[in-house]
Amino acid sequence: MASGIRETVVGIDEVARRAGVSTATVSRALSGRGAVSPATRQRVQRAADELGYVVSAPASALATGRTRAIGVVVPFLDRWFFSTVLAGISDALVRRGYDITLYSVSGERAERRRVFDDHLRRRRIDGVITIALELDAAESTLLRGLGIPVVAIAGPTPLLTTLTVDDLAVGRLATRHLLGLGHRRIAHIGADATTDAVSSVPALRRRGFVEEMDATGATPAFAAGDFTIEGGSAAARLLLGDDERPTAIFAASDEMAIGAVLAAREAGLRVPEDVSIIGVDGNDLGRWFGLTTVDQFARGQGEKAAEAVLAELDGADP
Amino acid sequence: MASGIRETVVGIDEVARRAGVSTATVSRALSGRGAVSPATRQRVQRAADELGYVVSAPASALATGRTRAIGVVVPFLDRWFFSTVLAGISDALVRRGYDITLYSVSGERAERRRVFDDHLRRRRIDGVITIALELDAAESTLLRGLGIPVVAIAGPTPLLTTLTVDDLAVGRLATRHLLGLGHRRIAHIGADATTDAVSSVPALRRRGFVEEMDATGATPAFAAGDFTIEGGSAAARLLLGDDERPTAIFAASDEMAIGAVLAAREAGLRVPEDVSIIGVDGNDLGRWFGLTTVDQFARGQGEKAAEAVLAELDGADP
DNA sequence: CGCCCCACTGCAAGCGCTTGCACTAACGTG
DNA sequence: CACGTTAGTGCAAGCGCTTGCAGTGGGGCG
Repeated sequence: MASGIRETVVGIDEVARRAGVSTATVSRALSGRGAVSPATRQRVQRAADELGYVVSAPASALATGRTRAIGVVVPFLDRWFFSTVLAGISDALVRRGYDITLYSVSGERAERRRVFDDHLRRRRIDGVITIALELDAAESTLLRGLGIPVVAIAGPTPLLTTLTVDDLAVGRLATRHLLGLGHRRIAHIGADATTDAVSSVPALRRRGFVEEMDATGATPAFAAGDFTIEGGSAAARLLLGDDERPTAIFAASDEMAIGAVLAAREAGLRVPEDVSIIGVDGNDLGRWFGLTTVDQFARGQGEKAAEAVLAELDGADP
Repeated sequence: MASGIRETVVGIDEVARRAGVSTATVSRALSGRGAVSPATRQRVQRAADELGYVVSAPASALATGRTRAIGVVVPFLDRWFFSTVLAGISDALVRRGYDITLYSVSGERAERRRVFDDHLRRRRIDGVITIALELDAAESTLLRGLGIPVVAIAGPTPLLTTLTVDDLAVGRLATRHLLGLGHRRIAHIGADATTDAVSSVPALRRRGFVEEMDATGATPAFAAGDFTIEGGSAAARLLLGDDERPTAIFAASDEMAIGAVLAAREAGLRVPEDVSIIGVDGNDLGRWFGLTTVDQFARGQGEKAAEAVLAELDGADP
């Protein structure tokens, strides 16, 4: 690119003039589609560089129907899992020259609806990735109706291509680990059995726990937590205040597990001597709390999802 | 909106036909620009609703030059400050119907360059917000050459409209707090005096610390940290291993402060009895570590920045 | 040497909206 | 009652690219 500030933004015809060819040829030379002689291609490329020409995304999108942008829908931004997955997605997309458009639906119901009904339907994106989003039927239908690839990460969304770790297995794995350590009174912090959808991530982890405990005949205990440190700590306080307090806790996320560790310490209990605690995520932070965790490779999930969407944009649908 | 999946996406002319008016009128009725009789407006609105019509962003952008999207450039996604600011921005923008396009420049130099030279120049956004980005001259010039509002949050970027807390004052404030507690041997964890730009956020906080200490004649100590828990903990280990160990530590971020707390505990020191620790951010997490912090209202900064950009899109430039 | 094929290019018609300008009525005024 | 306003609409020309189709010239082949 050349000088800095420029009055008018350079357009394709300016490049064409400078290279002595038609705009059609410039378009073909720069996009790599269609035949262009090497010499011409080079001349065009040089002209474009000298002028600092960059294709206008809206114009190109309008003409081709492709925007070179992927939408990412998240319920939270400030939780470890989400920002980490997002980082993974971002990495993978930037590598391919795609932009990422972020839709945060943490807000109220009405705003969430607006995101689905308006924002996502503006033809601004070529594909969608949702992260741990619990979609109702209408939302899920709407996403499919977009006519573009949709990949869900860790979402309990039967109708969509979903990329996720096997949360049932995660639950069993964590539980078996604690059982293997000799624990028999184990508590689970996570899903609220009454409100969480049966196929949601929290519910699956809980079920894995229940199945494993049942199979062993051990004594389970439960407390609901909202996947924050705060929630984990509150739940743990409840559990540890009990006379028959559990000797181990399996929290459905590292953040809750950390909360549990903190609550245990406050109660004067040592971790893991007095109470073992295991979480799920692979959050680096856990290290500091002597936490054991079932790593779910959040960053990798993000990259995989991004690649899946891009792949679908070029063909199949795995 | 009506049924779900639809073969062809509805266009403006379909709405026009259904409402019995021209596309021009539909455009005016829906956008609110130009005069349209109430009756007509209503008819158009109904037709649009029934058909589930949503304006095509690329087409609209091409015709108007406005994209209704703001770009946000961040160096990290998975750190508290960044995701929190981002959440604030997102809130403010969604309220106004704007989309947010995310540019993460954590990657290598070449990718960073590509973001500035290509992605940001695709005419895909109406404004830019940068978060704690240290821009070199070329990048900063380029941003201004975009011809759209640019607001920097916490960036040491003299040439741009910058929104930030007064980091010098933050440094002094935190230091005074510790001095007020009676401490005289105080250490600072943060900027690396040799590598950080003098007007960067870390450097300013450090300078505030130095000035306050000098004025008091107290004994300062320093250790560089990279704003992560890990970095804070490593720095603190260094400081606390000293014979003349400081009785208080001022960390330039809560994450480093937490690291320091953890390191102190590992060393068998109690916080704050044996060593006082103060951070900067307002990270909720700090609560769990008996941390004092200088809250910088990250979320609020994000909202303010978003509003500033939108305001500039409608007029002035504060 | 004549003809067909192919590699390159350019022409021009869109892509789906927005908006300046022209036009039509209905309303007020003097 | 004639005429200037004004509110509402429609026409059609773009916005800045992409791409099907047609044209041109050089090469290869019979």
